Amino acid sequence: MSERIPEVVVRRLPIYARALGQLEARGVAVISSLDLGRLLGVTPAQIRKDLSYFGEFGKQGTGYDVAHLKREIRRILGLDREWRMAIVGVGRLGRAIASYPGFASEGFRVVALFDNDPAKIGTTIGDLVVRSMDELAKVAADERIDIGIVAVPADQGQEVVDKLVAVGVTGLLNYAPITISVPPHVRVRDVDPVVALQSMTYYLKHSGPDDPAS
Amino acid sequence: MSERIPEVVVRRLPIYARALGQLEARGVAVISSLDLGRLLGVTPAQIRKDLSYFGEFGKQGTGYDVAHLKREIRRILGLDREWRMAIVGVGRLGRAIASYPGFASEGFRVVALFDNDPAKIGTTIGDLVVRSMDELAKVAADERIDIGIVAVPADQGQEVVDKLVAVGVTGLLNYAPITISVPPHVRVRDVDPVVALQSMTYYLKHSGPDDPAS
DNA sequence: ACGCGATTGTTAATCCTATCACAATCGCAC
DNA sequence: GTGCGATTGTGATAGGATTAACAATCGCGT
Ligand SMILES: NC(=O)c1ccc[n+]([C@@H]2O[C@H](COP(=O)([O-])OP(=O)(O)OC[C@H]3O[C@@H](n4cnc5c(N)ncnc54)[C@H](O)[C@@H]3O)[C@@H](O)[C@H]2O)c1
Ligand SMILES: NC(=O)c1ccc[n+]([C@@H]2O[C@H](COP(=O)([O-])OP(=O)(O)OC[C@H]3O[C@@H](n4cnc5c(N)ncnc54)[C@H](O)[C@@H]3O)[C@@H](O)[C@H]2O)c1
Repeated sequence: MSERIPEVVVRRLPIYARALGQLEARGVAVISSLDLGRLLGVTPAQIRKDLSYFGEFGKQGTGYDVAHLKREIRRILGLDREWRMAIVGVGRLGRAIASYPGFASEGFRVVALFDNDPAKIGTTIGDLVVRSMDELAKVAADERIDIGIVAVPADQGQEVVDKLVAVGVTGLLNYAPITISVPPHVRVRDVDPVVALQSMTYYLKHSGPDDPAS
Repeated sequence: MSERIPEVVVRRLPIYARALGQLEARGVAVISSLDLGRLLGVTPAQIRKDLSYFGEFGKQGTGYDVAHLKREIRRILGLDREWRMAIVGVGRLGRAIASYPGFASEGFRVVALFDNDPAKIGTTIGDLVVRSMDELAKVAADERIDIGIVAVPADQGQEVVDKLVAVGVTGLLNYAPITISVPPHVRVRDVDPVVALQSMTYYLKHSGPDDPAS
């Protein structure tokens, strides 16, 4: 342990944690890397190697304690605390996100909403008031904001990103269909179903309409 | 060219195409791998190598014709035609997707909606009628369905996936927070903002509240 | 208390991906 | 028309990531 951790490994941990949670809910107490691998479509060696970067969590001859491993992975990822998020852009998408229960239930709390449309500023969504972009610095100082969610049109995305970074936000979840540019200490995750589809079609196209091979 | 194409390369092509589209809209006619790389945060060598798998698209000393390269990449990806999609699960998310203009404008057309809730079956969303799951096979035979969108609760996800695969759908866009299992000829893309956030927190946690380094 | 089947943690080998570096060649200036 | 700065396409190289393989060791049954 305590080497440098490859980013691919970190990206797989939430998948492991999620599967362990579902196993836990089904009453499974212990699981081997072989079975977990089958469930997730990865090799057991990969699971063991990934976990070995962080410590020893299993028992030889037995496997992993589901509840314990899940808790450990969540701790490693920093999911044993609350993360505070602000949404910028309260249009159709922004509003949907603001009231999506899937974030809060995983410890991601939306604590502020911003927009630059005077018609929207001052309105409430759930129990939050939509604020002006002018208030961004002030609100960021009062409420701690860990993560900014970008939900504005593409041509406004970079500008909004710059403003969020300027007030100290170091994590961004970007829904706009653009590649945003940030200083090296800021982390970005993109959510773009269209881009996902656009790489899938390459393979759909190359296996003909009725070609089960490959 | 005509080697086996690494999947990572295919996944980058839509990003290139998207950036080229935005450059085109801004009136840029020609761009070098150096400048495109700067824009996207990748090395120019990577862009050139990626493209070299598919042919020669640039001019030495000059760079790439923006409009031409975009068209070529889109052709490679199979984006020079329409793709037909069916949404399964017309709840909050499914309804939002059904009326999201970002799919249609990129050639991804939603052609059918399915749900298993009698209260929803028969209602209309936009110009589509919500159909019963019993009609899935029939509709798939009539309308061609290239891609299935999974927008049902997690515990129903695998079941819905199996039904879609059974009627011949070979591409899936999965919004449910589960790892789905499919035969090898079926392609899957997951859209899960929570999983994205959960790997980001690892890095947010490890660079302290006021640590600009790394 | 001992042996055995199971399964981990880890080292070594393989495979894959990204970068480097440069010959080939383009357009333009003069 | 020649020379020069710019930029591509690619073979070689370095750097990562995945898989294979096995010694270490656990729990259980007797
Ligand atoms: N990734 C996805 O799954 C997904 C899905 C839908 C939409 N989108 C994208 O999300 C973005 C928003 O989509 P939408 O349908 O909600 O659009 P929308 O037009 O309904 O909403 C955009 C909102 O942003 C606000 N806004 C505009 N410029 C702003 C600025 N500079 N500062 C603050 N607020 C600003 C507008 O007032 C508006 O309320 C778009 O980029 C769209 O492409 C992504
Ligand atoms: N990835 C994302 O960005 C994102 C965002 C929001 C929700 N989600 C996920 O999408 C899914 C749907 O979320 P939602 O908020 O729309 O839930 P919802 O309960 O509002 O809608 C689910 C719909 O699926 C239908 N359904 C249930 N079982 C079905 C079955 N077996 N066959 C056909 N239809 C069935 C229900 O009748 C309902 O209409 C959930 O898994 C949720 O976690 C993902």
